[in-house]
Amino acid sequence: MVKMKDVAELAGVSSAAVSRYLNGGYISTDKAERIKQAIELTGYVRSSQARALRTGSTKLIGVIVPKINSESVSRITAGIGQVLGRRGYQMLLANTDNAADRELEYLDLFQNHPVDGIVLVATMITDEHRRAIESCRVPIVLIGQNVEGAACVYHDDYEAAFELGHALAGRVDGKIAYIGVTEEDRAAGYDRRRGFEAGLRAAGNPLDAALIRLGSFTLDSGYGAARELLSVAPDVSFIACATDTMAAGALRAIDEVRGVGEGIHRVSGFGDNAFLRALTGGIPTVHYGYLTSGVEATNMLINTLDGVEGESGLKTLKLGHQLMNV
Amino acid sequence: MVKMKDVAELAGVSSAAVSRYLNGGYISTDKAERIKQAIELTGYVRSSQARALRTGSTKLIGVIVPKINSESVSRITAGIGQVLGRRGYQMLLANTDNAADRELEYLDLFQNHPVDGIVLVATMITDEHRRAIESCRVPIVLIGQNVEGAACVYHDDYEAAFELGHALAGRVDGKIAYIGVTEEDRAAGYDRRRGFEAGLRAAGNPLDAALIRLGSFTLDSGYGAARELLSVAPDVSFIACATDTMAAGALRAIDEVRGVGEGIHRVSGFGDNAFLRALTGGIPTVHYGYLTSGVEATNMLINTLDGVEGESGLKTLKLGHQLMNV
DNA sequence: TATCATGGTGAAAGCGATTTCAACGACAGG
DNA sequence: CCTGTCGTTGAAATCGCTTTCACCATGATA
Repeated sequence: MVKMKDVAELAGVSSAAVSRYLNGGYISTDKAERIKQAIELTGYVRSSQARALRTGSTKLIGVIVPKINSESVSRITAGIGQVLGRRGYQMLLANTDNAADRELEYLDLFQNHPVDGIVLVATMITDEHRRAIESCRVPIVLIGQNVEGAACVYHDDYEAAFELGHALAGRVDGKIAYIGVTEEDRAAGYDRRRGFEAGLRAAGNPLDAALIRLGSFTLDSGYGAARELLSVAPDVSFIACATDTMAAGALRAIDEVRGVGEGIHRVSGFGDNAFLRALTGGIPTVHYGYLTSGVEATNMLINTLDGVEGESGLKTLKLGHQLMNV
Repeated sequence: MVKMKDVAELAGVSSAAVSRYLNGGYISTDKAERIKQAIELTGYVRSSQARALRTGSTKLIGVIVPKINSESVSRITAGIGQVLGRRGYQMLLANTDNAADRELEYLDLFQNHPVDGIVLVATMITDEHRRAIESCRVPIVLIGQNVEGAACVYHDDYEAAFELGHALAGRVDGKIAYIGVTEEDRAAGYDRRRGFEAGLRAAGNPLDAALIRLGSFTLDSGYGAARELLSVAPDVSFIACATDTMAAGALRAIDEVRGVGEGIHRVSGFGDNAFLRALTGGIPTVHYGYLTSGVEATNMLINTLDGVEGESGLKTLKLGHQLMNV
């Protein structure tokens, strides 16, 4: 492994000069030229480990996600990766598989360890999370939840759900049911349900609390909840879901119970899933710019890390949404 | 930042002793006890950067994927992450966005840089790739393609496609068309098309070369190719696709042209996508254990890194598949 | 002429671990 | 009593880089 000293000797300079050359310090043009050639000749590439040890910066960003194999998260991750690559950082990915404790674990691991900053794709935010985030020694940006005192990039789920509920209330005749997710997920659980309820109520068609079920983000859980709903309350005519994935499950349930094709205009979701859009022609749903949220969050983080001028640094950013097919 | 020396002083030993304690070297039980307490008291955690510099090992695995926001890849990634977490490694994720040159770039970056091993979720394998893989100074495992001389975990796309083609030939009456992907992707492009053709031929219903189109993995490309096929050859009665995602697009095209519901039994794919399964009741497709391939590849890699006894190390592993809905 | 910036430079001091090495006390065998 | 072995130990070297610091020309300024 060729090291800096070798390059320096070959170029007839000190290793300090080589380091300066690499990092843009004082260096005369002729020495710069000699160093450049020596580097090309030897194929030298500097050890990021030694550099990291010395400078304390690793050019690594820790990314914590609840589940990588989901459409929304993988799009967010794609956005994060785009920016990271463009700006000279790399992504250390931690998948918690929806276990909140593993989230904390990674938060810990990353802090004491090799990352310069953290992007947390958040689901549940407990007090413990808040504490961990606050005491984090590297900058951290949250995606998907709006947490007081932390830098966040999020969508206004309450507002979106309100609009969706309000719009649907007029078009649906008959009973509306709702399949949500755990309210520990403030945005997708609490805000969406509350917003949806408020929207329906505002339109004069309030949601019957007896027709609310809880899913777990998966297609199967949507299917199961919908089957149960349809058997308990056969007169339900519309099932709103907290995610498109669960809506797909509900769709399947309706088709099974009432015949293929019946479900299509009987469910709504969140997320504007591409498969669902193509295969059904489009259910009512909310389009979020997932990729954008990854991009924005990461830019924000790296701006503060690199000390970019004119950027106000870590802040809270609310992104817009779009109602689809209503 | 509390360092090893601090712990050593507090425990009244040398830092060498602390290091030995941490790494399981000679240490008397009473000193071990004192060190243990000192560590707990100070909350010491060792700098992985210093450790990496000294030992040359970072406990980081580079994972190169063509596109993170796709069902198959994100499942593979989930599998990789599972094993990595369990075995004390972390994942450095590089998303190439389907650009082969960025793949090589990362291969380079990772080699000279901080990873102990590499998992490459492969699409196109050029000669340059082969060279890069061969000259790689850290162990590397490929997923998804079978490349001579490299450790691979893959599915037999030819065989699967053959079986699918053979099975379909009997059930479909009328003309069969095929929407493939670039043959630079040996497995998904070349093998699947060849296998499918061979399967049809073996069943006495050969594929008409004029009814072959090329997509680009996306739903929209499947849609576009199918629309074009249907207008050029209106008598086509079945469209086989190289991926479920493109099949979803084709389905939409058929529904548009021939009316909703018509498409469902008129397309096939590869990958057994969950949405497609739920929303259509299941098109003919091939189920691959994507998560499993991530798991197997990563275990193989880490076995060699950690020198696990009784493991033969890097090798080629062919995983099974399963025909669905035929 | 004396003084001062200013652009360049290399020696050397770290960064925080691991690991070699020589040495030590204790104890067994000859 | 001497020697060898064994389990332990800490000093010190090392990993490869960055960065401070003192210092040197050189040309401008007073």
